[in-house]
Amino acid sequence: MATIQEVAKYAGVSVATVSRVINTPDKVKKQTLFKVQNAIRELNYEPSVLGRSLRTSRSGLLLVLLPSVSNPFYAQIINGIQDKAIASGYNILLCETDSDPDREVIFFNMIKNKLADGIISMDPTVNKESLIELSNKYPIVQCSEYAKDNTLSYVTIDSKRAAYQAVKHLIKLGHKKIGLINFDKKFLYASERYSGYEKALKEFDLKVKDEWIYNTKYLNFESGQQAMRVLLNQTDRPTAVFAVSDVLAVGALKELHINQLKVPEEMALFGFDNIEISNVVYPPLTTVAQPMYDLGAISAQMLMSKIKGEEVESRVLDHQLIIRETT
Amino acid sequence: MATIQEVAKYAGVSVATVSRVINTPDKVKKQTLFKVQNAIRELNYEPSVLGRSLRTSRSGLLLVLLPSVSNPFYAQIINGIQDKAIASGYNILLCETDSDPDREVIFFNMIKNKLADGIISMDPTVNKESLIELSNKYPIVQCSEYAKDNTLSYVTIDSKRAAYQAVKHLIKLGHKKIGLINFDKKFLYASERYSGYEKALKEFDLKVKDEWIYNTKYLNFESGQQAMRVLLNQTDRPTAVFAVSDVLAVGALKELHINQLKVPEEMALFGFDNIEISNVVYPPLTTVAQPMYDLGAISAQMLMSKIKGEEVESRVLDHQLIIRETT
DNA sequence: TTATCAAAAGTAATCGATTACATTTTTTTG
DNA sequence: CAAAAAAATGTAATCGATTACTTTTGATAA
Repeated sequence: MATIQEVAKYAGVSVATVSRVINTPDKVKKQTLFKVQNAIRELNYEPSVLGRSLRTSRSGLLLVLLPSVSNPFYAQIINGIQDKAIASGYNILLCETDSDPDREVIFFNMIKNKLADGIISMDPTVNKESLIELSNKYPIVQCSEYAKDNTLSYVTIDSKRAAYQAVKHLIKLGHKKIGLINFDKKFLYASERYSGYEKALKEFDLKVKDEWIYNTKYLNFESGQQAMRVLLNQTDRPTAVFAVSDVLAVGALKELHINQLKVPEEMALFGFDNIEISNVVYPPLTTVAQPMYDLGAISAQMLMSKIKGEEVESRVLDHQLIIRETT
Repeated sequence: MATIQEVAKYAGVSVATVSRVINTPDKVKKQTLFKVQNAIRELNYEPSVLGRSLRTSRSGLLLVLLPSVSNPFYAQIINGIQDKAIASGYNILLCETDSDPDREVIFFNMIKNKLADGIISMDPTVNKESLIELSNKYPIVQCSEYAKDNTLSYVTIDSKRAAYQAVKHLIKLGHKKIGLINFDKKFLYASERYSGYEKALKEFDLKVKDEWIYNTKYLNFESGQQAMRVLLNQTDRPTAVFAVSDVLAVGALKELHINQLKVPEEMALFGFDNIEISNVVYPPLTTVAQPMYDLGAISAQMLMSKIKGEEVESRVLDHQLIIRETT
């Protein structure tokens, strides 16, 4: 790669002039402009992001932290982020953290080092204090997962209410024995969806039986399947199950197929997220639709506002129950 | 963030000494070492990646270019890459390109600018010449998708042979009318799998009917479903379909459910990739297993060897037919 | 005590850009 | 046409690190 000095030499001007041609072309005489642009073309020059951002503290890069790329839930959020970011001249870099705080630190350092201009985090909040501290100095927006604090910005949905509505829907259908397939409670959504589940049951005087609740360790089909297997093995088994994620629900559905149970007649199933696959499995899964694209798009816009130094307000977006054929 | 100068001042030494404490601690006197380390701790100092890589041309970052994060196929490859990269002190950044050459250029520039040390590309090769040129200057490894050239490195499978075997399997089961759901031919795997399909049919004197071949525009469930819809609408419809990707196959399977066709009795279906979901749908999908984790892991190791300046040799890994219940 | 030499620390150039300020060139104006 | 003002360009400091080279310190030996 040619450097700015080489271009300057080739064009017979100073580096400052070359820099001006790139950043403020109207400040240089047409004749010079042409000469320099020609040199740039000839030498195939591209400004070094490294040199530039060392000086300007601007990289044009946004970091997106996510626990795992394998969950299709994130794919659509990323689309939303990407569209808005690109439209504003930013590029995004996806950082898979496996929800490991050590790995997260590496990416946090990228923003401290000005390698990135802002962060959208979908990671669970392990250490609220350090997140607040970081957020005071650098533009950070939480998406989907969040820690509530008036200095922290987030875009999310009301998980508790959504879960409450889902379980209430099952109750209205006549179910009295409702199981729960949940995920690691370090994720806020997991504990909130639990609360919603609990609230609905209590409201209708149904008991919350520990045996009907299974917390998975991983978020994949396999875990959902295993959870359903455990639930089915009870002597007094539930007649309906609410899974806090479609991925788990789809796994659970597979176990129902294996056991040749009719869905929803012998076992009803309610998922969460409305990922693409929920409508492809058979029978199509009843679920809670999160506005994933908007979650991403709004996070991105919020982040870019923050980068500009504007004040932003956290948002709780609407969800929607999608009643299909598993209930 | 504190800078190296601040640490130097605080510790009462020169910046060079601070740098030595970080990079070659055995070259500084114990007493000084302690003093500086203390200053580093007190000021919470972390070296700036920006300043450092401007000087050393080393960032510790690997770029992974992929067309789209929503295809679960990539998720497992990424796991393989990530494990090996982390083990060697590298971090990876995922770059979604939407197979758009303009977007790709942005990420290629990151390596030219020394923001990254190497690239693993899973993008289709749009411009072979410029890829070769880039690859001569910078460490680049192609994974899964590739352009064949002795200066370019790749890790992949033999798509043509795999497709050939899959279709042959269908033929052995007695199928004479075999359809193909393919993807955009700009992807090498799409055209190779087509060749394999063609070869198998010709070998058994079966005709290749254009009406039985559908090329989808996108790689998602919806497209697979639509493809199957078109195939089913023929007066003389195929009795078996080979889809070049599980994502398409799963979409196709949904259409079969809608039309209440028995699988595999009334329509057999063969997928490709063995992504997690292929074993979760009902009935479980017969497919070709790619060694995705290994594809990623080997690509990463190959890339890191290249970065060290070592010679590497391209690899073609083994695939495997996974016969489940849709054939 | 002093010469010799290794170890430790410092000085300053460098990577590739941007930009405040200084200087030169061009245009405007009385 | 000279002076003033505006426009164009150049000079050099700067961002935050590394490192070749130089200088200082201190240990060892004669």
